[in-house]
Amino acid sequence: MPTQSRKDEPAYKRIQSAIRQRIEAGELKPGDVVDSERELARIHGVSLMTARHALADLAQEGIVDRRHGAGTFVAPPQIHFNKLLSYTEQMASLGLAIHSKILFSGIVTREPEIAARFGLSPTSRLIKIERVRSAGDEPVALEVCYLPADEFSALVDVPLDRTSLFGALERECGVELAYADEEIDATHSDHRISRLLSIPGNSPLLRIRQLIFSTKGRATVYVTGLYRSGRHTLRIRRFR
Amino acid sequence: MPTQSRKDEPAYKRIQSAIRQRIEAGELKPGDVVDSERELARIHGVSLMTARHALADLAQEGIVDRRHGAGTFVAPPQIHFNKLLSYTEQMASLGLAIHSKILFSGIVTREPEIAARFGLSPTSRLIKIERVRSAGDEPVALEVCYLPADEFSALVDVPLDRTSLFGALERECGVELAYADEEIDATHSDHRISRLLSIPGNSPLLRIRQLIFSTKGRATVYVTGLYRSGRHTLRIRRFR
DNA sequence: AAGTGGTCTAGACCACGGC
DNA sequence: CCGTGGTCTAGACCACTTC
Repeated sequence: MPTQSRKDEPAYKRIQSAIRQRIEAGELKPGDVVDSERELARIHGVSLMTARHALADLAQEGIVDRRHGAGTFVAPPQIHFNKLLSYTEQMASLGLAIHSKILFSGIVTREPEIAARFGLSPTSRLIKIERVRSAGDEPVALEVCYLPADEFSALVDVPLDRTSLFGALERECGVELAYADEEIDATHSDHRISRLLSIPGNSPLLRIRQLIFSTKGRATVYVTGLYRSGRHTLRIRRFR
Repeated sequence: MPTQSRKDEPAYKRIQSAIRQRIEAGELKPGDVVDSERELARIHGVSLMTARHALADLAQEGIVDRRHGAGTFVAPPQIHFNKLLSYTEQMASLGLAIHSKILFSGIVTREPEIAARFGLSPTSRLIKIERVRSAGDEPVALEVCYLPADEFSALVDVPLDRTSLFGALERECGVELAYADEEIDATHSDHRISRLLSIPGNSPLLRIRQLIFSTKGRATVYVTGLYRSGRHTLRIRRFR
């Protein structure tokens, strides 16, 4: 008897897919009982250890909860904290109509401090995009983002007032974003920013500087954002 | 032959402990090879599956890296992001001498909005502690924290200018803190705060409001902090 | 080729939960 | 009580890395 099926996908993964599908299809809802190890072993014609592997793995991922002596149950949907979202995604999740006005879009070569964040030489060519972000009718933020020009030349021609930068990066350049390190502090507006955001001079602003890394661990985008106070509060979760 | 040793600790956990100890003792350093499944099975007198369980579990925790065909290696030390730290811990990690001045410490009963955050009735008794936090000689923050008075009456007598609140909670009350949900925005100082923090009027401030939960999922402490800009930048990591 | 982790079998006994 | 997950055995073959 073959120890493994001819398919190159391992048995335990096939079992996991089957369970995942039933959950995604709505056939199994949070709290519902999932087939036990023994049932899965019988149904899929595998040994107990294999069925167990499938379930233990899913439990580790948080897809199911296992309770000794009771059974395996569909876990409540996962809530992601500290999730990296584009401005577009954030506003969409709040159900707000958004709009961006591009103030500048082009190549700059004399931003040594920014270049250093990418680990590039001081006079490297960088794409710079400066945008006023609005939600509803109100301007809420001024965002400036930089990318290494040599890697992402494809982006210069993309109309960023219509499409999301995150989306364009993943679509046009095949870059998948993984995480961002952010520095957050408070500052105040100067004349230019007050005018752009339609706020009084010397208003408090939330400043967020983020360096976004790709799945390959490469620094890919640097963004500084100035957000109107009162219109924007950051929510995060910290763990002990 | 007994399928399990007489000890109530499972074999795979004993193997894990042995490996952990060797790492903590410095006998194994990051990058070093860990005993293979077969070696562990032989050494500890268990089957391959059990040795495997021990290693797979450690890999899941990020203690070791496993590379197919190559071996199991000690992983580089884990870096915690978005870690919940007390003010005391934060400053200690920066190597700064700290000091706190207590402005108020006592019981309040008319803070319905705070009480609501704990899921308590509007006139519940709350411990309130208001402190100016300094690093070096400079005041950097005004912090106000609240706790349900009935649960934490033991804390009223603790000298919080000398000991950390986190520490006192865990020591005196047996409460273990798990995570905090934070809201961060920008605001500006009024006369009182400017005086307390020795800053000009109308200076930008970073405001952090955190609701801290215990390991049992119970809202335990509510803290609002106002931080001088320039002296305090928040660092977090977000994930896609 | 030798050694490693990855998958898998066909059973076993134990500890726990709910009826 | 029965069914559940938790631990464990003593092997097996495969896929991969290193030499």
